[in-house]
Amino acid sequence: MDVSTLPPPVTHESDTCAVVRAILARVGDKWSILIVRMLGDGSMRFSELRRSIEGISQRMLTLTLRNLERDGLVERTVTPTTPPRVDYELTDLGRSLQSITEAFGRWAVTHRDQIENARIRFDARQ
Amino acid sequence: MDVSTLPPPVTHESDTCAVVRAILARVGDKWSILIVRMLGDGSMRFSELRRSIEGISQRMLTLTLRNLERDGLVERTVTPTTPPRVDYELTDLGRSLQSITEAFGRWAVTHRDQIENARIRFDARQ
DNA sequence: TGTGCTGGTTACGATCAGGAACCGGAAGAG
DNA sequence: CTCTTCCGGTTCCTGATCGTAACCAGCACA
Repeated sequence: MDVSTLPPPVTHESDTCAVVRAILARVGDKWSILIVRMLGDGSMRFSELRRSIEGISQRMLTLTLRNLERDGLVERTVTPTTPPRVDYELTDLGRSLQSITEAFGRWAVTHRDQIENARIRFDARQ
Repeated sequence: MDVSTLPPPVTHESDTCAVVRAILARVGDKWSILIVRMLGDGSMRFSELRRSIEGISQRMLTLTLRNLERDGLVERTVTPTTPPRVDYELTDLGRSLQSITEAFGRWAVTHRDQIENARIRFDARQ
């Protein structure tokens, strides 16, 4: 996710479809929503995030945080101590997304069994 | 040094984390949310969907619909006429996701300018 | 002297999303 | 009887994205 190779800016057509697509391209990747959810409880250090998001690699955490920062959803604060300390927290814009990620998390937990069962049934039918 | 001294505590957070990741892997792709939003207004034919979701290829529409069907979010109905007619509509499970996709759509439309501006500012800073 | 923690970056390979083009059947158009 | 169109879907191939592993600099601690 090199910043210089990111997709082109959103056009100014008022097509909801296109807007949703553009935002999804930013926030619909593998880790963004998870990070936003994590930061919902308050600011966190880099390594704290790394430990609490199971399975994320250092590289992907860096890249995803950089993108979220670029999009104004997350703020990065460096404290030049030794060892250095870098904190990330949601901006107002990031917090405005929280209710959605919360809702999504609740939906996921509530319906995961139904999805799992549907998948098993579908695969059995083939 | 003994490395095994820090067992990753299986908290409620990390559980939710795994579930969210699993559901995101299904529904967080480029087109699923858009299709669910489209079908929110009622059942639609394949080609109807293709025309109304700007930019989707036939292949991705087929694949995404197949996955949504597999996960029990969408129901597929074939009417063997000539030309064949295939209708797709949301299941109850699919409809339960609607409020979230609606909210996401609204959020995307409302905040896209803020994201766009943040991105421009960030890029200018580099 | 060397090992660990901090927050990264770089190199590289595998995987998989996604677009272009194609398919086969039927019904018009001419 | 060809030529095109519409239908839903599939095959092929490229290039973006993700992940692993290694490396970096600065400082503390032993």
